[in-house]
Amino acid sequence: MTNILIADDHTIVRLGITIIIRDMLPKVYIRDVDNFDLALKEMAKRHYDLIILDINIPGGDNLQMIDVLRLRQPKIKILIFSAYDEELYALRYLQAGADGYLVKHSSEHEIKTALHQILNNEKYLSSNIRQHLVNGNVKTRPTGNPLLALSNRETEVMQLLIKGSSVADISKTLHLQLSTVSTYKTRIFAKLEVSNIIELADTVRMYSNN
Amino acid sequence: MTNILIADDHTIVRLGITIIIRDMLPKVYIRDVDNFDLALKEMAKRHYDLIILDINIPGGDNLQMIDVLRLRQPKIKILIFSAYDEELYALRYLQAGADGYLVKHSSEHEIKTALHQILNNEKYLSSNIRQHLVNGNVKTRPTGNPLLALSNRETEVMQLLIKGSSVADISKTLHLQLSTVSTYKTRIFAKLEVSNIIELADTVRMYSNN
DNA sequence: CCAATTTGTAGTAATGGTACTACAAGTCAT
DNA sequence: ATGACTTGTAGTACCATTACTACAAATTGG
Repeated sequence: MTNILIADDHTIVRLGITIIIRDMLPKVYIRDVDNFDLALKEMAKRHYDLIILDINIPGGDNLQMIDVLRLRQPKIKILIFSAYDEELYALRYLQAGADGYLVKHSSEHEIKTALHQILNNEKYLSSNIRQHLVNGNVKTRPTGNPLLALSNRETEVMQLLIKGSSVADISKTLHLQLSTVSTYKTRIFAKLEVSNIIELADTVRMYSNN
Repeated sequence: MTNILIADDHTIVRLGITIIIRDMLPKVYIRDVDNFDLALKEMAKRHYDLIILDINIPGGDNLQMIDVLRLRQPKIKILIFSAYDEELYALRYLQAGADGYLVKHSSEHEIKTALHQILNNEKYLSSNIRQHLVNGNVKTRPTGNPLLALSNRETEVMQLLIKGSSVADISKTLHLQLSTVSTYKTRIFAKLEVSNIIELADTVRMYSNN
């Protein structure tokens, strides 16, 4: 018997996923919850084969969730289901140990493919992401936290940036030329693959324990 | 015969809504689209009684959508279906002419109530919003949520800003001059007493449950 | 209902930020 | 120990954003 847990705060989404699963696999046991704590409680009660997890789930937020889940049930399959751009986040979640990353506008067919593959012990990658990997657009980086790729000076600048400092502020604080700070900023954006301060802040939040 | 159009970019959400409607009203005609232009094209082909509209739909620029829709089909009922905090946005949409505002985490029962009321020519207000109206909370600006001090257009710009859009991006999205967007940005910063995007994002996060 | 304020819109000059380039010193793997 | 990146630093020309100004229409307070 297959047990599936759906964790998403939108009722409609839980309903939609439930329908899709029932349509593919009429006999599975499905439970759905609308926040991360309930997901953990549910996992304490019963073994699950798969959890479908919205990365925006209240009480969860960010990559840490994956470790938390695996700590409870090491063999659970984790399918991330997100409204966020996969190019930005998919690899991070996969590297953190997720089994697949699906965007919410995926077609029904795509969703079924993902579920199918994951339940058959394969990883799921959208063709888009596979393409990226093939093109080497994403250097198969030595796993883990991209924040670690920042040099010391870059890290200092990054910290000021996510506190809202301007390039000019930073240049005064660190006694550097504007152009120097600007270079760091460019390098930080490149290393973390972000293109604006909001994404930078999100990414840093995602990789730092709070 | 009742015709219903669902405009939402998440396949799952369209599917979920479809299921709910079919369950209530087995005989209605339902069409679903994933962006605003397609919604308009669809409306050119056929008369619709109701459109269920995600405010984040690609190609739509927020409040204006309502007028655009009404221009095509003056009698269409408009139900806004949004992931955003209703306290912040519901009234703006209702005042702009929507017939109801539903948040995406509403229960299936609540969704059915909304659909039912609207199809029966009533407006739909969540009990939460009704409460607000009764308490006259709407006008009393000074205390309370500073986000409510933003005008409609300012709110649209604010939302794009906290998603990481640049002034230039926003000017394209909303079809405004750069200088206009810039003026809005300045006014938003002043009203919320922030001085950079990070503070803006923090403030907005702090005052919305979303 | 009239005056004051807010809102929606935009131009223009000035300021701030980025892209691209550069280079010496440091580190690393072979 | 040598060639290949990385790091720390900066100049400059160009692109993006802001400050300030403006004004008509809508809204609001009294």
